[in-house]
Amino acid sequence: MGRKKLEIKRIENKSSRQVTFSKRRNGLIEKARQLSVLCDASVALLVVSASGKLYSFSSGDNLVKILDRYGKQHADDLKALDHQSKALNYGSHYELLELVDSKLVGSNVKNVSIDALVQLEEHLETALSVTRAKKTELMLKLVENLKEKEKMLKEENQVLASQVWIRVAQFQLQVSRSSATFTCYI
Amino acid sequence: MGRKKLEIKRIENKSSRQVTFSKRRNGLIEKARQLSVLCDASVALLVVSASGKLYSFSSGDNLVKILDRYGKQHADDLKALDHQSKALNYGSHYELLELVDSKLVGSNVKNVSIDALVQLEEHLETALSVTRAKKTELMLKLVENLKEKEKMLKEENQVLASQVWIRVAQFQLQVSRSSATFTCYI
DNA sequence: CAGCCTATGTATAAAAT
DNA sequence: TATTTTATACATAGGCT
Repeated sequence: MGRKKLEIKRIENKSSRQVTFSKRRNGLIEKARQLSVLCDASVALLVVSASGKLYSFSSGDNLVKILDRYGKQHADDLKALDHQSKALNYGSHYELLELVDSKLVGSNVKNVSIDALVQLEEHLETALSVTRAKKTELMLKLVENLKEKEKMLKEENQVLASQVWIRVAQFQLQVSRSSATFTCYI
Repeated sequence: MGRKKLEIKRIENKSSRQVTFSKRRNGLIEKARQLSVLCDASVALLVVSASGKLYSFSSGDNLVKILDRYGKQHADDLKALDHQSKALNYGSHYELLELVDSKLVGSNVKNVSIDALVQLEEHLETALSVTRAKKTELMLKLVENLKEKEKMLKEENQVLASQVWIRVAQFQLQVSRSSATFTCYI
């Protein structure tokens, strides 16, 4: 399905292997999605690259409902935190500049009398200390935010880890309940 | 990819839905196999039809191994990061105090000549700016650290979510004890 | 239903960006 | 490295057995 027929065996050239991986992985995930939609089926797909990166798809129904609901709640919380962090990061720049400007309005550096310079110095010092205080406050807020996010992610990790074992128990229960009519085609 | 373009939404006609399911399912499994071979990747795929029939593919048990290794590596990295963060947090306090002290050694505030005061002012300004720079540097490092930790925790979450599926796949493999593709009536 | 046929829509290999 | 482009190989929808 390309300019040339490709034999199905490990691609030796590293860069074309990477390009092919990226394309086929996307294609596979899209196909999995289509199958689940077209045929009303549950599909779960996991791909781990040779370098250890993980990609996955899962049609979220029955089997993963609980996990999904939990995950969405957390995703929302985390998204809100993300938003706050970004506002702190990018907002602070303009906020600080505005503060300095507002303090400098009305001062004229061309006025060279000593009194005027003393006054300007005081203005600038005020602006500087306000700016520093604001900078410190914002950075501390950002750090608090990040620490909270970290805590939530750790909690989520713990819950997910326990879910792994709950799944196994559920699946085994499902199998044992229907063991009377259990058939396995190999 | 057929005589007519097909919209990606549930196929209402039951029999064509069944035919499409069968064809696309096989196609998907073949694509999964090709990806794993061509790009040296680990792939796990699970498909459950609406009627409960189960189909799966897995590129092999090395999948679990890779994920385990991946998980351990990350646990170590996270621990190292934790350590760094703590050092930055609690270490910075003493580091800053030491900096200020070293700059002040030799100055005497009781000496009231103007020249001496000018000199002292310069000393203090130097100490202050160095201190500020160090403070900012350390805070930025802390923020970077926390952000990196956040990224790693997110990745870890992804891996754990996928483990849910891995466990199910493993159990199925145990049941089938045979070829990678099989059918199982529950 | 499973499989074959074939016209047609898609995926993607190679190359360029 | 990911994305876009183009030419080609592949997958598959509808039909038929």
